[in-house]
Amino acid sequence: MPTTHFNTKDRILSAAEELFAQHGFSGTSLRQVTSRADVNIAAVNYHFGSKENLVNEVFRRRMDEMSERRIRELRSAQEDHPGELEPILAAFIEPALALTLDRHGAAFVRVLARAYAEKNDRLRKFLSDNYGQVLREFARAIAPCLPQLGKEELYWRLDFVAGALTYAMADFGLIRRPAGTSERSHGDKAAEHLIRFAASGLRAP
Amino acid sequence: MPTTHFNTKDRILSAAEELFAQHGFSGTSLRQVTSRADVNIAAVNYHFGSKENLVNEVFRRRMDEMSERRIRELRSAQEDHPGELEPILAAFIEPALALTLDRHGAAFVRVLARAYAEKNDRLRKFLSDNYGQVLREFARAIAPCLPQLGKEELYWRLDFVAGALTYAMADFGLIRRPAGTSERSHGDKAAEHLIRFAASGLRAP
DNA sequence: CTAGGATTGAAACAAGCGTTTCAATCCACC
DNA sequence: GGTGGATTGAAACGCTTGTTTCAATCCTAG
Repeated sequence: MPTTHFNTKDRILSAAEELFAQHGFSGTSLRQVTSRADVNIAAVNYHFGSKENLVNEVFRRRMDEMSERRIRELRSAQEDHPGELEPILAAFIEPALALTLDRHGAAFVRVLARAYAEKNDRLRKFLSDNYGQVLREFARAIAPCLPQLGKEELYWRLDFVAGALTYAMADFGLIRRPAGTSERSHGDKAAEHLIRFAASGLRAP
Repeated sequence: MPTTHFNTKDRILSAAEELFAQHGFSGTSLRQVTSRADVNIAAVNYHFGSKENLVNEVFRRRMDEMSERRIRELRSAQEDHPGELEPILAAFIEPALALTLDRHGAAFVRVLARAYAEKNDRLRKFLSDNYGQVLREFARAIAPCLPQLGKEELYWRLDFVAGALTYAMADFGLIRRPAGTSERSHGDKAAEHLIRFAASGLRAP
């Protein structure tokens, strides 16, 4: 009963994740999902109840893990390097970019970016209810590192960081990529560059 | 024949823009569009040929104007303040955020954010073909302001700026907004904050 | 004023959608 | 080894989708 990737439920989740990443939520039909998962269409409504609930579960599966990792690394950053900004940023950024390293994670990252772009209120509420707390915790941790910043200014800048991260994760960008860089080093470099960029941006006068 | 907002074609474009922003491309049906535009459904295929082409035209109408404005402001920034970074950033950022000030522009901004999240290759190709040149021009303009930066590092950081801008424009963000701020001042502040954040991030050691 | 292309309206098209139904099958447990 | 709930398969449900059709109407050019 635990998580094998070979039972019907997980196969549906993985197939949905990849297709949502490629074609969006409403752009993906349940028949595409069940066909890729090699599963009968009735299985979706049997295991998940509805398409909307399937979307939520696709999120939950990855977000829970990522949130736990972020919080864990935040705690140890605060313990090992109290008052330092970069380790906190690393705790926020690296678990996200780590996702991009495996195939399914990379798909999820695009799903996540897509979710931000959705004005779908039910989905936004689901995300805010379940994971807004994590963001607020990071805001509280970062604030003391930037005592010169007002609360409003801090929130602005954190949103910019979140935007840059989302963008980098999903590998948008119409300019970049001379190609040739490997997967692993790409993710590592992204984290490294982003932390430096974000730290400097947050410290702007 | 020029642009009144009252002919069928423009009414369709405006209605489509708003609905695409709210529900995405595949999440919006042509019947929703024609119903909001108060127009017969056949008019879409008569004036645009297909739904996909309608999507492209929604982009073209706004992007052409925004691109022109960006280039124009870039030229005068280079003339009036040669070698300075901030005016170049302003030339890139302000025309984008200016869009958010009027109702239709704000809708388009969400459409744009959504387009980035789409892995829809045909749409991405359309955008890259038509507007990639603008981004490349800004990259060329910014490079001399940051001579210590390698080409790769510069591209990384420009992508981060683009991500922050997209995110800010679309007003994502699960944290922000204590509410109470007006529309106009919100856009101005966003530009101001983003330019400072981006300049500092780009100059990171 | 009228002829003729441009535009619109109402209806229908096949195809695909999410969901439901119910019988067939699986599989653990007594 | 059979019984009963959990799971699957095949088919159909009603509905919406993008697109097409063709007659009715508009509107300009002669």
